[in-house]
Amino acid sequence: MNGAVDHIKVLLVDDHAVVRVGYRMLLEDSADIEIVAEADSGELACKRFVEAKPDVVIMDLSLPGIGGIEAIRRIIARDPSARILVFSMHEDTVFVEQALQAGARGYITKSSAPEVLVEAVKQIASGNIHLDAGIAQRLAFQKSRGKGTPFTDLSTREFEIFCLLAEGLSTSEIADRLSLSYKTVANYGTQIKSKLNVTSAAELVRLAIRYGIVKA
Amino acid sequence: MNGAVDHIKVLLVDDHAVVRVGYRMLLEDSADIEIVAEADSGELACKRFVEAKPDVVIMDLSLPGIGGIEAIRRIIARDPSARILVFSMHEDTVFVEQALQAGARGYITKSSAPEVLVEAVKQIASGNIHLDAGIAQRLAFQKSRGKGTPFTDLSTREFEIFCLLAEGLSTSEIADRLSLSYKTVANYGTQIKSKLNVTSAAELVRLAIRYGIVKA
DNA sequence: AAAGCGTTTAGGAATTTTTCCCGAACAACT
DNA sequence: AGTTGTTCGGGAAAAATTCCTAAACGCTTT
Repeated sequence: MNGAVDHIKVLLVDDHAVVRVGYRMLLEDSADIEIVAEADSGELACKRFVEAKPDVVIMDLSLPGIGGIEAIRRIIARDPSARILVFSMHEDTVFVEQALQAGARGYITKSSAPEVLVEAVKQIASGNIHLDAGIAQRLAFQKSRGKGTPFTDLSTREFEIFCLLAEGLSTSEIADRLSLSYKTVANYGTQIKSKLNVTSAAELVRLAIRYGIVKA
Repeated sequence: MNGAVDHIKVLLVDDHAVVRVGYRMLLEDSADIEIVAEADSGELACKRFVEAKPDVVIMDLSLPGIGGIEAIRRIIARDPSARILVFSMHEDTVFVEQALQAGARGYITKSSAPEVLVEAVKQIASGNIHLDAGIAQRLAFQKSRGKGTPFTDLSTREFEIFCLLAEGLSTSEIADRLSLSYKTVANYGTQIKSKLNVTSAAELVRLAIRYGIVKA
């Protein structure tokens, strides 16, 4: 159990190669940070985690295949002490909630200053929690009013499929992407609409847009 | 008026500082590319363009304030020969169309390989056009040559039904309300989607919201 | 260890919706 | 009179949705 680490091994997970290159260069400007592995999908992230045993995982949320949230979940299942920093472009608290629930130790957005990323990695490596300031505030505010989003009683998988539906993917496209049966996705769709109390795809999309889950 | 440039001066526009750092490092690995200026907003991009007179502008579309599209328009207004490469995460052809119409000379997505960015910059610098392969295909395929909003070639009835669909009414509800046959409304639905170049109800709703036809 | 619970997965069957292809009625413009 | 565009809808096939059922899994509780 190391409270302070002087050489931080990092696993970098992002589906955009260009973006990964950027982070790598930025992070390795810090002498005590070293990228020991990269992954461009959730599945690969889990594999690399086992292989490379990094001190910190930097994880994007929008990943092909199983999403970032599910990847976090799986990594935490293997090693509950895993230190995962989410580095997402989504500022919405819905994503933050899901990520933290899955076991992430930090959440910062891509609009943060570069130094913040480096700082967050160090914080997390030494066992602390690190949330983007604005996000932490909003999260606390919402919690204080006991005001949950309509999405809190969606399961991980339901939420994932909900996002894809809101983006306009067809049932069969989602089935393909997630390697699920068409039937499974169709059934999820029905279930999700029921839980969210909407009757049409249109209302579902508008809900998603209203809460910033997808952009118009 | 230089057909070939051996030292390419680049203006980098993206609102995420971290991302800019990444691109900078990646691009400057190429000896003939130099980032001479950066901007994190559309307004600043215009200013920097005038100051730095870059050979190529690399432009993200999602910018605070005036968006990327408007920034392109303003830069082109000042210098119609400006060479602007859009580097966006949106694969949606609506964005591509808008960007090209505004005067961009290239469009690649953030899921492209890093080499593609470098290659695209060089192509554009030497006066060529560079579109992401998949995007170019889709664009060519759907050359419908509409210049106003996507809704201009909807008939009165089509537009009326489009609005109701976007509000989340079902086919049969619309048929009831307009005293039409279910079949008629269903056929209109298909026709409308085809004209608007969307494949799902979700995309239709997002289009409607994007153009302020319905509220989220 | 067994029982209970939630989640994920998916098949069957009936139903609804969408799609594509077609044609009729009507107005408008040339 | 002829062409064109819009509105309206039927037929048939394809696709999606809904409701029901249930197996497999992990987790918690007793």
